[in-house]
Amino acid sequence: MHRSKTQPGRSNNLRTIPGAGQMQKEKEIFFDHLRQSGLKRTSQRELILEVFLETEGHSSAEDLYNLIKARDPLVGVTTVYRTLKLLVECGLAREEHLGDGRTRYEHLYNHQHHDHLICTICGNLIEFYSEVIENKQDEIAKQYGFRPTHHSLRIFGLCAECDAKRISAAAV
Amino acid sequence: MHRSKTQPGRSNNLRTIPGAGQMQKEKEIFFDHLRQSGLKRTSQRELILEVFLETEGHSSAEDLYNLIKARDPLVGVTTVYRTLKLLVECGLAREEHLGDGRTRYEHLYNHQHHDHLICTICGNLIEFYSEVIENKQDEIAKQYGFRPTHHSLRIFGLCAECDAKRISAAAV
DNA sequence: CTCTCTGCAAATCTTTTGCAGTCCT
DNA sequence: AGGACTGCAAAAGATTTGCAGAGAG
Repeated sequence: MHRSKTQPGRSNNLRTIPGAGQMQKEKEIFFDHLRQSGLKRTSQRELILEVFLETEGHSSAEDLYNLIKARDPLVGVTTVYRTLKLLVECGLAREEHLGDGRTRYEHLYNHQHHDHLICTICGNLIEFYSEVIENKQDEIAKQYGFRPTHHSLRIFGLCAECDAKRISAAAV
Repeated sequence: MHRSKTQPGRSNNLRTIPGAGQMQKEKEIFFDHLRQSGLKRTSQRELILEVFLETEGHSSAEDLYNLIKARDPLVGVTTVYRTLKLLVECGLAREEHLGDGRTRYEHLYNHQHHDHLICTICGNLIEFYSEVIENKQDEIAKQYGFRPTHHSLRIFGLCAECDAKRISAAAV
């Protein structure tokens, strides 16, 4: 499986992290949300946000938990789940179900909305965005007097690599 | 064989059934699939297919299990789950996840493909179909050398009724 | 007869919840 | 100080699996 997964220790890759200023902005949003909700700012919550921001997105709670444990072994899964819900609440993350049982978390702040092509063999993900589809969706919702809040479009099938393998395997 | 309590004739429900000829066709497909897979034709499997065909679709395994139990209390959940998988395999049903935890089963044979508007308040479902979106999806898949097998487009939000209620509630 | 089925109970797997101690503010 | 937070263990909810007896072909 070639799921591009973020490694726990990749200090040499730090430059791929969305810039300290950016992360600062997202922390502000998070902490503002906490304050406005009468919730408290804790080191666990901050760490979980940091780790989430450092991933490519598409990470499951378990993936994130493992990354977090590597940084602070005392943080519990429960807190990860609870904090991810908070990130969704304040618009920093969105949940997506990609086919296996678990919920994936994607970046939402300053990241363009996108949909997914999902390879059912290797699990590989391709993101895409189509103005045409987005517009058509709004149009359809309007037709039904429906007020859309969000949507999820997933196209399942075989990615180019797996498709090629399947063909060459059949030729044997 | 546990037929004991189930009556052979279910006359009072017959009018809601999609036409005997149609159901016959679907049974043929199912039994052919069983034969070709070296599996056996059992009364439970037949009953589960019948009940599935009599629903509107969008039923969960649990919903179907309850309907089935009403016709034959001896059938177990396990068999329902296993049989639904078979129906998916042979192309009579498709699985869809509509937001709550459970898997829903929709008719696939002789039913036009469609996508869903899902009300996050009342759970109401609206089916729609858009040629434009379907075509655009194929086009996008092709761009990425991706061979699509199926897709799922769900638009979440408030249906007209729930939206109206929310507005009037806010006005108080 | 043999190999598949079935239903039960137990097991999985992911996510949630009850609780008692701990930490922000 | 006081309510919010945390981590653990247990619970929950949906689906799957091991197994021994029953059934289809």
